[in-house]
Amino acid sequence: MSESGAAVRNTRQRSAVSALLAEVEGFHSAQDLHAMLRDRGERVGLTTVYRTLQGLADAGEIDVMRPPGGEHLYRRCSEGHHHHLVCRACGRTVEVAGPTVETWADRVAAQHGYTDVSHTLEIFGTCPTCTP
Amino acid sequence: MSESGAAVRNTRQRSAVSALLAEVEGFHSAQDLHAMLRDRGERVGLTTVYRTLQGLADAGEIDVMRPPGGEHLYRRCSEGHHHHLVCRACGRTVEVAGPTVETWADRVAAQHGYTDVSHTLEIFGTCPTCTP
DNA sequence: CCGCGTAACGAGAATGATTGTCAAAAGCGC
DNA sequence: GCGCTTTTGACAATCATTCTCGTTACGCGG
Ligand SMILES: [Zn+2]
Ligand SMILES: [Zn+2]
Ligand SMILES: [Zn+2]
Ligand SMILES: [Zn+2]
Repeated sequence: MSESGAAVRNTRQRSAVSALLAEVEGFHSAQDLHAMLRDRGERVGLTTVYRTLQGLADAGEIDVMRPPGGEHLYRRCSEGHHHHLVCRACGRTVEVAGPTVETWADRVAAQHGYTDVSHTLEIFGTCPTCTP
Repeated sequence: MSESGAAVRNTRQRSAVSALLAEVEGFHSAQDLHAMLRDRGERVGLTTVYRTLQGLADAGEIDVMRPPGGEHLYRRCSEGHHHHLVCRACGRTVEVAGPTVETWADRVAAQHGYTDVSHTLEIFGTCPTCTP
């Protein structure tokens, strides 16, 4: 158990997904990314795309967003805790940090006796480019 | 076109769902509520439960939450904009208002030139009762 | 109190993203 | 190269939600 040999193997498919995530801008769905890989000529199964994205998300290397009424969206983000300001039209995303919000959330939860606190926060709007 | 006769009809099923929502505590899924109605002896189709909940949500009479990796949850809430502090274990919910958060979100969005701003914020934790 | 037109219902089928299956393919340490 | 594992991927399965469409029944005259 614990560590030992090669826990994670280096495969062509994993590299392809990682490389793609490094190049694309904004959030994209698994199916979306799968289609992009196909267009690039990379042959990667849809199941593998899902698995890889899950792995990266679990490892904290990418962020997952669940927009109202849509599929899961994935994006390579900077490290550390942050939130997203997302354009409804084009998906352009700005990472924002809100230390005040974090402490506020924790304090509110504590006041009501809640422990093991986490939170989700997303801001949606129309970016300058998409404003008519 | 426009308005005229009875746009919304008063049915036994709609009343049953509304009444149930008035009595239960916390957030519940459509399937959950459907089962409760069945146990009560009320005969209401699952499709109708979904439709009624959607209608109530659109009318702003109930709140919808989409917890990570689960079904939609519905709850009769108080009026006005607020957020939720939810217990992961039992679903106990506290409504919280965060004026600071609202203004912060709007300000951040404005700083980046985003307009027509909205946001989603939920706090999750383990309530005192569910803490071992 | 009766009939109609229409909104609402509901059983079952359809959808569609995500997950499970499992035999075949391919890393990696030796 | 060898062999042991991990990983892959075509396909089936899951499952909440939505769609279909014939049936029911609300509500407003008459
Ligand atoms: Zn991010
Ligand atoms: Zn609420
Ligand atoms: Zn609890
Ligand atoms: Zn708010």
